[in-house]
Amino acid sequence: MSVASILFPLPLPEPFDYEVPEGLSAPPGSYVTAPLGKLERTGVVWAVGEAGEGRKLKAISSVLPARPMPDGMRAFIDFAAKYTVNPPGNVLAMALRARGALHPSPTETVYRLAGAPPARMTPAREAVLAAIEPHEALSGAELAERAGVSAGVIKGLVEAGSLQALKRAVDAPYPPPDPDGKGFDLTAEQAAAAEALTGAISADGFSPFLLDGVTGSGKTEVYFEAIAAALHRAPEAQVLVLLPEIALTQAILERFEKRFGAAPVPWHSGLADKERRRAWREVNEGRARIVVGARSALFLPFQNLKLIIVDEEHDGSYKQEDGVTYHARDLAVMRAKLAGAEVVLASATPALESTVNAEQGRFGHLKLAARPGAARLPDVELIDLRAEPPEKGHWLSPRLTEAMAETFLAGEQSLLFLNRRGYAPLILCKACGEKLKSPGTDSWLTEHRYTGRLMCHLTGWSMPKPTHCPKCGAEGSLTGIGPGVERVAEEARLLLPDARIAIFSSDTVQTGADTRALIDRMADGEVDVLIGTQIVAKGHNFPGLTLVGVVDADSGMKGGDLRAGERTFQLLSQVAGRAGRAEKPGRALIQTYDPDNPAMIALSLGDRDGFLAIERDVRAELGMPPFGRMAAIILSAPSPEMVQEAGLAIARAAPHGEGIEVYGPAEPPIAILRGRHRRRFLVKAPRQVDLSAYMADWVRRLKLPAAVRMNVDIDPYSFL
DNA sequence: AGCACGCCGACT
DNA sequence: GTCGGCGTGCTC
Repeated sequence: MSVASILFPLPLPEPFDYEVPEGLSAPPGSYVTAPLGKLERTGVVWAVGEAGEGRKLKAISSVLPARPMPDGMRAFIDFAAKYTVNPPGNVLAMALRARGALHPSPTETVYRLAGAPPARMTPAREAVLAAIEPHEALSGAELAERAGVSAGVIKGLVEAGSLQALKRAVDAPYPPPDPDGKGFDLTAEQAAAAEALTGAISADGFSPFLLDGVTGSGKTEVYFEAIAAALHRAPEAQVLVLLPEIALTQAILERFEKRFGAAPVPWHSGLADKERRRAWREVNEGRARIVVGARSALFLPFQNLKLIIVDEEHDGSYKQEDGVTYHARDLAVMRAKLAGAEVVLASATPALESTVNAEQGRFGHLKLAARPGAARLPDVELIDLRAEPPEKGHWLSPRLTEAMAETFLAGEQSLLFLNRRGYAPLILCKACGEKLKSPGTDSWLTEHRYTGRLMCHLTGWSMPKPTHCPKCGAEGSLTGIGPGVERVAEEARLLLPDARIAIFSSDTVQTGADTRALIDRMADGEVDVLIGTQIVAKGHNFPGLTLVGVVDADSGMKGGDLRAGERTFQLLSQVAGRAGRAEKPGRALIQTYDPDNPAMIALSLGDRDGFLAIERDVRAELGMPPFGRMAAIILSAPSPEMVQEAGLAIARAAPHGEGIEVYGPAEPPIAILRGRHRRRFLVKAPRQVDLSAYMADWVRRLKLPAAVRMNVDIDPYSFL
């Protein structure tokens, strides 16, 4: 008897065995349906073998008409499951997030001209034949509407032989890209980098690259050449370009279209079901050639993947935090390796992990200096807020306000950066000292004057601002503490009453169209002072912007996060980089209470490599990533008693491991979230330890009540 | 994940 | 005396 092990997209610990009935062909990778408990479920054949007659097995019901999942993809799912300490079925579920994509596209009937005019012509028939172009194919409904006739007329014309009826897939294939489209003029340095990539791609080996170049050095043009080379490898060769979530804008899709003559296939969480199904199916059938997507695109079923680009590889949004916790940059390297593809990580401010990989020879290191004519990096000055404090109740120091006034008088633009939405991040009752919190969540409410509401940024909960303190009942005693972008805007308005001031945050621009409109206004010089959250850090080009002010450079440094310094450096370099153009260098003023911090010093000196060297030495000294490994356990339960008890049980079950340190259970900064009480563990291990295996061994020993939820996070980036 | 089984509270 | 709450266990 032939037996197939089937993996279902469910949290089961392993694949289940089924009989393959005579006459059914189900090689590994086949998508099948099979009875599981009471239901028919879709799964994937993970392995095939033979079994004796002794075992009673249910039989596979059907094999679905889709191309089987390639070996490399199955190996990747197994790897990702082991690495992230999840059941393989949970990872498979991420690869099958497109309802209906396993069935062929439904078809529709379309009509086109067949040549001969009908023997008997009528005005209605004439209208139909005039409404359709010679090589056009239209649905019956559309043709009838264009001609202003009923469907019967079209039917008559088909019978008369003047129209031909054809079946066409509703989800059409995407127009194919042309790798030989018009390229860019590359500088010698860019050409050398492109050649290194194209050479590696033709050599068919696995040799990852870090493409390390400042903004404006032409990273995109260089990796476009790599994409072209990869497409040339085979008629079905496929390329995946990963972008941080927020960067999936129309602008980047247009650049691809210009170079390759066809828009790439987009993939992100916001796709409508129909587009999602179409994209998944076309990727699976090997017809989608270039996919541009957010991190989840890593789990698309490429048949013939030749190249993965991870653009802005340092970006924190590559880390998926809920469900299966993974880092798309790290998994991309493994995905490429298992698919026999090449991988390129690109950034102007690479992650320490990636620069260390390059230094130690695991990644090829391609460096690009700024192109002639590109914006020069701005002059960066630190403002020591201890020595030059703002006036009481204000947030902008005298040196920054003077610079803003000068800039405005010169007819140039300023950008103030503050990574805090709303008016004030904390509401305090002056009468009783009560700090207003979100219900069931351990997080302060933020005041939003624009909407007149108090909001929880963690859960999205909000309420109108109350007139009385909910605790003591005092009237008019609730006061906003600390600055948000709205309050800084208020201060800027007082300072420059004639200036046109705009706020750029996720509250003021909700749609892509809003964002574009504001960016266009800024780029056209219709805004004098733009005040923004980190949404402004992303590659927008504002030619008239010559001054960047960072209101609170220390805000990202709190909380003992091991990457706080690195993240602050990356974010503030990006923000500062918005200032300046070829003719007129910009300047950036950074307000800080901690000007001796290595990140601040490096920013003021423009010394990225110096910063990375210090950061590297500190982490090496402490055995922190990438020189050691870390993992976290986050658990939550409906009551404090239950989470406490579960925490102690987990601590007791911790296996012994050489050199492994376990800290916890500890109360995290966000101790209650959406009514659930939380605890954390942190695990530190030497680099050579297989920490995933250790965590899996630990989890296997546990038996917790169903109400306790537990999540393992390998290489955590968030410590909340 | 979905579904069944099972053991304790408020209803015809 | 039953209907139904969700806590626990199982699915080849």
